[in-house]
Amino acid sequence: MNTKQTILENALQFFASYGYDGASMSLIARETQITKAGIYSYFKNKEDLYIAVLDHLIAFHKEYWIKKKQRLKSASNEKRLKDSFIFSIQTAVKEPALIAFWQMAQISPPRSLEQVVTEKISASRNFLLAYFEEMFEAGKAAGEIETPHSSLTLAHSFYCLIEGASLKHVNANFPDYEATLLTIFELFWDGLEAREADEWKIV
Amino acid sequence: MNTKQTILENALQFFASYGYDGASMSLIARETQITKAGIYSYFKNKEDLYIAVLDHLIAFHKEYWIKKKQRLKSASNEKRLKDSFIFSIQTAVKEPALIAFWQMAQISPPRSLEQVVTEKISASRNFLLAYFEEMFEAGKAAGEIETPHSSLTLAHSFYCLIEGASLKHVNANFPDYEATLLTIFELFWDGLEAREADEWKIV
Amino acid sequence: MNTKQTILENALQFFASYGYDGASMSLIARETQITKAGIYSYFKNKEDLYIAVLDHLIAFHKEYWIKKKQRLKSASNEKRLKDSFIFSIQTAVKEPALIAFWQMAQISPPRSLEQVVTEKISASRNFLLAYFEEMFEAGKAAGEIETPHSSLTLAHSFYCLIEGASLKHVNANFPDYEATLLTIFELFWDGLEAREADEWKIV
Amino acid sequence: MNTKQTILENALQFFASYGYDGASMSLIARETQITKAGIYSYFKNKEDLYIAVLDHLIAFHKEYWIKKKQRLKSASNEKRLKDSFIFSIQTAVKEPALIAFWQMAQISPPRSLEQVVTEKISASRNFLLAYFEEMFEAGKAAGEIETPHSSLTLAHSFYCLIEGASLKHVNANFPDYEATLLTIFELFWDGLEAREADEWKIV
DNA sequence: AATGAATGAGGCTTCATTCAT
DNA sequence: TATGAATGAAGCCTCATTCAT
Repeated sequence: MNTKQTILENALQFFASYGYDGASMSLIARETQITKAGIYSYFKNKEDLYIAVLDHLIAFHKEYWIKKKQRLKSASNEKRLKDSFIFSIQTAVKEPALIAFWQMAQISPPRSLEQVVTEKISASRNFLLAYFEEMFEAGKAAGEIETPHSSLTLAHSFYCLIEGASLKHVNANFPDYEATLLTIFELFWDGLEAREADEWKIV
Repeated sequence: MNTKQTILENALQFFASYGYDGASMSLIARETQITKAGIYSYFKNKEDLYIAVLDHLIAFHKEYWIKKKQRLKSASNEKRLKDSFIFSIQTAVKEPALIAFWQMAQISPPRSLEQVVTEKISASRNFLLAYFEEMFEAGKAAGEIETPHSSLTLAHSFYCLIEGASLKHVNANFPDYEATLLTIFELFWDGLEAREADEWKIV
Repeated sequence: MNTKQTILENALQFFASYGYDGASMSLIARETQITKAGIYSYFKNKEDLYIAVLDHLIAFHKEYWIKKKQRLKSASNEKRLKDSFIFSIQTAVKEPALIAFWQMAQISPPRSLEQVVTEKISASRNFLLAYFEEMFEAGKAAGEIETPHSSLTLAHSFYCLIEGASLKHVNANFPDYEATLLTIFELFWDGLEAREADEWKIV
Repeated sequence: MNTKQTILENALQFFASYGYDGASMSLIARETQITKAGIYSYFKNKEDLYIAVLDHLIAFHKEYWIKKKQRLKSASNEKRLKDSFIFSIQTAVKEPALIAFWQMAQISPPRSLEQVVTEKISASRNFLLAYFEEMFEAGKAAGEIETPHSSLTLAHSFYCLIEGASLKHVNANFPDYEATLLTIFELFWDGLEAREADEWKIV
């Protein structure tokens, strides 16, 4: 029905599966049941199409998180964090292509769009980090969380946990993944209590 | 003499940065200071080159982990796990291309090699998972770890933690990443203690 | 509009002159005043183009022979055979490339198409042989031909005669070739009378 | 043992099967169990190799016919012609590649060697034609043959018959080919008797 | 909005050939 | 005599893109 939307969806799938260069306009066109030339009625060129997909994805997520924030305004911070975690995993389950596209965009963005893509992703990540940081800060203020780590550090850790867990689902079908993923969160949460900083060095 | 090695290294870099389709033989050849045709003295075709890179990578890791296992045979399990975690992060720091290539291979393997690549990766993952599981099992036996979760589940969680943390470094240069990464491990470790299983559902 | 036709004609010429491998797509494209890529709007690939040429040729011939059969339904069998012979030679004179292509297709078909080509040619040959056999049979029934040889054997002989004579024209410009070719037919026809089978052995 | 000879034989096979352009040096080398570069120890280049094969073939045949001529000096002309026919067919049976190569060389000689090849073949053909003509002339003188056709015309016809019959064997495996081929010769020979020249026209 | 035909650039691969060994 | 590595040219094909319709 809505051709543009269909193109976007198919483009997302193929960019996710085959990478920017591996996903040819022909392929996307064929799947959309339109001609290659037809795509150019909607998008100036391949780069334009890619950016459109990316923007779509970012907008969709941003909107979601904003609504979430509103709705859970008064919930406990544990609940809010747990909720964030679960939503992310659910996305990985229901729309693995979203995660794949997102990761691909970070690891190997289209050569010619490297800068633009990196900036957009960075902005989106910062938006989410800020939301997480806020929750941790609130959690500390409310006494829910006791830890010597800064809220920013915790936000980064949490973000990383989410990405790792999402990927885990996309990459590997392992047995009993629900248990595993929830285990991750639990361990994380349970670890959120005072403890002396360690002195290990990575480099 | 070591032209082959040089080709492999450059191929790894470009496959990691641009994806399989984005990394052209010309590019790899130019970087190696050889002609495109020259590459074909060493590798039957692009797929062959890709598989060679992948095999190289897998062999290198496998060898590392086996040595590690030998050397740390008598260390505490916390130390052994911590060590595994740190080594992975160090790899991400020193050779981000390895991680990038590895992730790309999972998320979007070359279309024509999908099955082969998936199998190789799966085998490699299982090898590591077994190693981790063994450590958790030993940790429980030694009383270091108290948790209702199965060792396999813990292994999966740990593996996921490592991949997440590695990617985190590759994708984003964030401030004070050492602290963040170690925080993740700490929280994980501290959480390893008895607690009632939760009843959340993801789907 | 008739670009496809032009491609087919040029392809026939070049396949005939240079063989499948010697006839490059560039060459065919240049002659057709189109880009190499342009050919791919009409033919999937080189093999496809080759097969199209072959099919065209076969279809053209089949159609011709069928019409001929209709038109000469009531003529004497000598006339019908003479006519077949002359038509074949005329083709060799007017369109030597047809004969060249046809022979090449039999002697050294494209490596990758060996089976398909052989089958198509075989079918076409059998069609013609059946037509010839029919004429010889009719000739015998009508008392025009007296010979101990089977009609099938005669058909094969006649077919062979025609191919030999056609090639003769294509390969060598010899003096007074009309006389020579007709001599061949005459000798053949005059020989069609009773005679005891010979006992020579070839191998 | 004799590497050069082996190369020549394999080259003949592949030139015959795949044509000049289709037969790559790699292919010939591989079959000879030598390196591509190794061939260049014996032949200056591909053209040189091709010409060597052709010369070899021509010399072999010439030698054969000269010997034959000597040996059958006193036989009847029917026997001598029959013998020539049978030898040719036997060659087609035992060494189809020779015939294939020979036809290919006529129909589509290597582009760059067109002139040289054509001249060599022409010379070889003329040599044989002269031999045939001589036999027909002698046959007439001896009263074995009665026909209004010139000996040269008969020689051409006979040559054509032989090529047609040889090809027939190479191209198509048909049932009872011995009978067919001999039928051809018989019909030809039986036709060699006086008869009024016909007035058909080919063009 | 959508198409079919066409294009120039570039991708992967093979080719004939050379050269140092 | 023979090799392995290397090369420049060329071959087939696909790509992103355009344009007239």
